[in-house]
Amino acid sequence: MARTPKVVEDRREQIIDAALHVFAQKGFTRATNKDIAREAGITPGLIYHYFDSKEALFMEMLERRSPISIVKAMPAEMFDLPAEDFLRTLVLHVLQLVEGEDFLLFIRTIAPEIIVNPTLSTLFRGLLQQQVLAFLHDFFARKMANGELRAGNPEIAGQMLIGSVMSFVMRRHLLQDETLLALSQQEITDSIVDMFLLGLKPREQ
Amino acid sequence: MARTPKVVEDRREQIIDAALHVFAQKGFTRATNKDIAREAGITPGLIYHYFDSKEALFMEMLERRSPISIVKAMPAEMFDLPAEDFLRTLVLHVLQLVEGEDFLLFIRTIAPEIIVNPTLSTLFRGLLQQQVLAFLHDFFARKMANGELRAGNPEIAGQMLIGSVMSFVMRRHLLQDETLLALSQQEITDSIVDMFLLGLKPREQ
Amino acid sequence: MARTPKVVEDRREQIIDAALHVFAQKGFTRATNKDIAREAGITPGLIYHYFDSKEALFMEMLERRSPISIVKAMPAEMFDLPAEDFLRTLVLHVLQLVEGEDFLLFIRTIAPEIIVNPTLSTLFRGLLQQQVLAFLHDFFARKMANGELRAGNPEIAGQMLIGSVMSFVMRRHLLQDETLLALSQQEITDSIVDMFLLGLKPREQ
Amino acid sequence: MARTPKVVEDRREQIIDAALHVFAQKGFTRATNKDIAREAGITPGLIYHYFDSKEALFMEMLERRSPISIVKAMPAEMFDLPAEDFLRTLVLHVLQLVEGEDFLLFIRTIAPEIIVNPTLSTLFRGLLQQQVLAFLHDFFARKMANGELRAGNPEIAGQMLIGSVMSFVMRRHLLQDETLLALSQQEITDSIVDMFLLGLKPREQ
DNA sequence: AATGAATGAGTGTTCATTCAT
DNA sequence: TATGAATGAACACTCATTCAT
Repeated sequence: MARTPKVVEDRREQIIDAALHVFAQKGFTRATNKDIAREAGITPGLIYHYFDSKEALFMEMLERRSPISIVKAMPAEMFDLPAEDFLRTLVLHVLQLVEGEDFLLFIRTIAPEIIVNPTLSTLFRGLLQQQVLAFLHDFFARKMANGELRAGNPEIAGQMLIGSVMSFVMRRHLLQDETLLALSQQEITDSIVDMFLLGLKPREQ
Repeated sequence: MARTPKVVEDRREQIIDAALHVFAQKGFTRATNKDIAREAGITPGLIYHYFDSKEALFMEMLERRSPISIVKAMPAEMFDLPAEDFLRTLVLHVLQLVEGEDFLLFIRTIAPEIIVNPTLSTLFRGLLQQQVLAFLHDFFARKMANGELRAGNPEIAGQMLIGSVMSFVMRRHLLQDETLLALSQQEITDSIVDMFLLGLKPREQ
Repeated sequence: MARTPKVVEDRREQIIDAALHVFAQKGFTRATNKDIAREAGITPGLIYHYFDSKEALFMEMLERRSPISIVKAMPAEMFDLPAEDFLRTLVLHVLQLVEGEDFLLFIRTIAPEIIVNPTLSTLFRGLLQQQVLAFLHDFFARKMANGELRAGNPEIAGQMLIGSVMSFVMRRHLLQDETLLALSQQEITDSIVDMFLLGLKPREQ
Repeated sequence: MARTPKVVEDRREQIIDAALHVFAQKGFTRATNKDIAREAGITPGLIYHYFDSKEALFMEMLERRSPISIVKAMPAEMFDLPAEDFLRTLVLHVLQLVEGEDFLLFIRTIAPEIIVNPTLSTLFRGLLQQQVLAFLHDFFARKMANGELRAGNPEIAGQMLIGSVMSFVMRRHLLQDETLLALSQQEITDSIVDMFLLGLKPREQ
């Protein structure tokens, strides 16, 4: 019944939001508490009323804004779709999610840190393996087993699919490559899926 | 009488080398001039005898250590190889180059900065487009034209090839993913090329 | 209708008590209002409902917890006791008082501040002179006059007596010296009084 | 032959000196690096060129300015002096040393911290026991054994002697008690030694 | 060419104090 | 009375940069 007071949650959320934006723009080290406070419309001291340190704020932001449920949200029935439909739906879905503003901010924030921070790197690797790749592995393994897809290494298939999608996203949004930004998500999806399917689909004579 | 420029170049090189290592490990902001000086076996003040600032050192390091010639080194005759041979050779070659110590250091150094630094991002985008993708585009376009490869968008094909290769490299070396590190470069090459070829090759019968 | 002053006094007292404990443990500067509030089971803001500032709280604590009446409590009849009985009673009495928990807390609180705070130092000096030393001076002067004690400087005698007692207390409780803590108050009393009465030189019959 | 460069030692010494004065006046917590830098005529940042932290500076200051050799400097022959001569010489000597400017500064610096800092308290207790009291204990034990002094507890005798001397010093210099400041060191010495040797009880023939 | 002492601007952080509720 | 969110002025500390030597 009693909940954490609304206002407190709002302020925390507000600071976390500000942090997300500033970190995404400047990176963790270059972002100052002053920056974050300005973005949140408060004074730097107040950050410490809600968080133990700049790092604690960063970590809490990761937890609260982490889109762990990328693939989880996929309904189980999808597994039974024909491989082509499934992939097309999945890739488009992922593209939409990943290219959403929130997710891009998150990527910009976490990516530079992952490279430098072993803790984060371990954490992220686990997430990738257990949440994303495991799901794709299941799918590919199943479809390869029932003959819908050409037999092969389902692990590597998943890795390449994700890699291809992410390489588009990175070039589009980290490098701001206008050549690629000109493409619609549907076009990208089709290109990727075509490439993958024609390679994975068993040969008809 | 005048000091040989050789010595000067050596000292510069030595500092740049040290910077490369320290930046790769700590990132630009967290790396201090003291760190770099220690790594180079000199004192921090001396850095300013050779470079205008920490940032200037960083930029100069990028120029001097930039492996712009990734694909340039490819002999022109390769274009005439059968598509499969060409791709296999290319991917393996790129993997060997990219996973070399120097190149990995370079990636670790530049990657986090690209995300945050628009100048760098522009620079890198240009490099990617003009040096790497243009080359692949040429190849795919030619092979598609002469029927060796299924007709399609040569631009996107190149992008996906590079994306797939780089996604392997990143997971292996930025995330230190041991599952992937267990694979040999040859295995990775084969997986990638198989996937691409079977999808791109025109169907016989 | 009007709140009973009783409650107010209780709250004040409660805060002062908390302050005494926290100041004794951390010293004035290191002790934070948050510490004091936590110890008192209230919030920091409330302190300012009862006291003007942290310093005002400190000063009021001194006044309210000051054991000015150390020696005052001594019944006047004691003056007529034989010197030896008087001293033995006095020293033991003082030891018991001074080594009581409250007094020790007070010492720990005030001692470091006296050294640094001229106002406090003046205040404390006056207290010592007028309350404690004056009393001892009276006693020694009287006993020296009537021949019970060897003629000498009664002022200095008082000073040395107090100094000796306090040096025991300090080593026992500020330095936590276990060698001295092993002694009972009675043993300490006897040692001090014997020394003062007899001196170290052997008494020839 | 080669020594630590003169100038470095000077700067360190100069900072330590400044710290000694500022700490003595304000106490460790209230003294700011800015204060110390101003006193030393440098900028606060420079402190960190020579010391790891404010606390490290404090500790190093203690080591460098610690008058551990209070009693050690006493020549061994003194042991053979008659007890009275020895005591008179010793007390006067100690008074002179302890009431020297350097020593007083040191006391003002360390005293408030000892009360609050367990590490310091332990350290100081050891110093007191092993350097000062052990020496006095030896002396009193020897003289009691050979009958020059009345048999008694040599440990407590030493403690009381030091306590008496220090109580004078504290009242004179921490409380700035002008009544006592009017006395010369010789007068204080005589009072103390007389009291210890003769006691207060009249000596009957 | 090379040192490293020195600076000053800026960083994260703390905390007494205020005040709307 | 009582809370605790909020502030602002400090604080210890870091570090790129300068410069006399």
